[in-house]
Amino acid sequence: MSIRLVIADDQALVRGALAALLGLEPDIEVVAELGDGTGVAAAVVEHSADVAMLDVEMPGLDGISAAAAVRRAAPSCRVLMVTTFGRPGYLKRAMLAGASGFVVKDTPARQLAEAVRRVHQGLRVVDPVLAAESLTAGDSPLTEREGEVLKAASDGGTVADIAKSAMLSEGTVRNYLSAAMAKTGGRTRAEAVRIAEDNGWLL
Amino acid sequence: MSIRLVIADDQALVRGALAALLGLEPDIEVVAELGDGTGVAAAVVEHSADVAMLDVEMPGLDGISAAAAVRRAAPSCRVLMVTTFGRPGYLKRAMLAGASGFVVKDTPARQLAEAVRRVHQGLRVVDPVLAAESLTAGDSPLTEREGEVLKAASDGGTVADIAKSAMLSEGTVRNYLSAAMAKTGGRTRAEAVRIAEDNGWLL
DNA sequence: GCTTGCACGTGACATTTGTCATCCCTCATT
DNA sequence: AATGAGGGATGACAAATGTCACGTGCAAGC
Repeated sequence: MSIRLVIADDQALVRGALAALLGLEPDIEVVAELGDGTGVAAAVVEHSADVAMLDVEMPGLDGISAAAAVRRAAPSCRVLMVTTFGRPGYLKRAMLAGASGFVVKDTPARQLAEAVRRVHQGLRVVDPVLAAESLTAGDSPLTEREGEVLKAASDGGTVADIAKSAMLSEGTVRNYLSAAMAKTGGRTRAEAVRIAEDNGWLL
Repeated sequence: MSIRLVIADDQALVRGALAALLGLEPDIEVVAELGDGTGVAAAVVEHSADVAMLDVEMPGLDGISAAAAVRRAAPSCRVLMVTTFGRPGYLKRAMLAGASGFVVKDTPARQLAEAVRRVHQGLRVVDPVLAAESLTAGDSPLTEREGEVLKAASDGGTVADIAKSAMLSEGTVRNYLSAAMAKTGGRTRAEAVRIAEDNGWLL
């Protein structure tokens, strides 16, 4: 019996390519394709899927939250995360959210299919390059609030905006931003945002 | 005789998908695949390609510069730009750089193949959605220097950094940033950067 | 029980930004 | 010849930002 696979990726071309390539495998059947994370858990339940292949960066519900939702809604369904490169910070968080595997998008199709089979068998699959990066780059040095504030700062709003959206005093916001800048090594708020984004510390 | 096609896109999976899908067409032959813009012109010449399919956003040489390079090196080779959505600002610049067509990545494979054929025949192909967006969003309101300065600001450096990299006085940099913020409608430098990036005014 | 780390806050302070007015120079248009 | 737009610059000023010191309370760990 073939592996029932759900694919979610916001880029239609990538999604289509994944579906086409993996659909060619005799033991894999693509039962649903989604463009964002919101409907993934429902789709998994509806089609009683065995494996969900999720992009990390998606509009609406992000891949990691979607992974958690899938695990809650259908504990028997394994989750395989795919991402575009780098961003080692996502790895650990994805694993904590219940993902069984984590691979980068530009691995050859054969290996992607193999990864799907592995997670379906209950094994864990982690791209070795990504794992190494994850070890050297390590976890996010930011505390939860620091991360929240930095994320709120990432679209370019003022301290007042951030304070309102995070329900904090402006002074506190400035303190957190200052701490985030110190920990990331950025000399400005924008630089700190960029560094944190590049390392997958923001999501 | 089949159309000789060169494909350049930094995402391996997309590149592979494009090559696979278009390679299936009987009248199209994919003669080279590149991961960045630097070698495109050389590859076009080497394989005497008829059409080059270029992503706009690539590391190294960007798609628009690569398009110009191709036109210079092989005037008989048509250029078809592909992009990920939105960013209407790129359209006009791509056309000025000598591109014959501009389509978004998530158009169906059939239409992509058709677009390749059309540009090969010397016709122009422009995604209608993109064209409409381009008309409403219009050109970049930024002057050349304003764009340069904003681009230099886009990685989060201080005014002093920007001034050094652009060989301008700090006051002038602040003036340009101020003008850019006024024209984009951003309330901070970072917001202006974001808006300009979203509209494809920076590249 | 004591220390440590984090969340949250205040207030003061030096710097950095963003804004504006006002120059100069050049080049294209009229 | 005059006008206007853009590139470049200066200086002054208000507002925002970044830094620090110093508080409080709470929870976890030794």
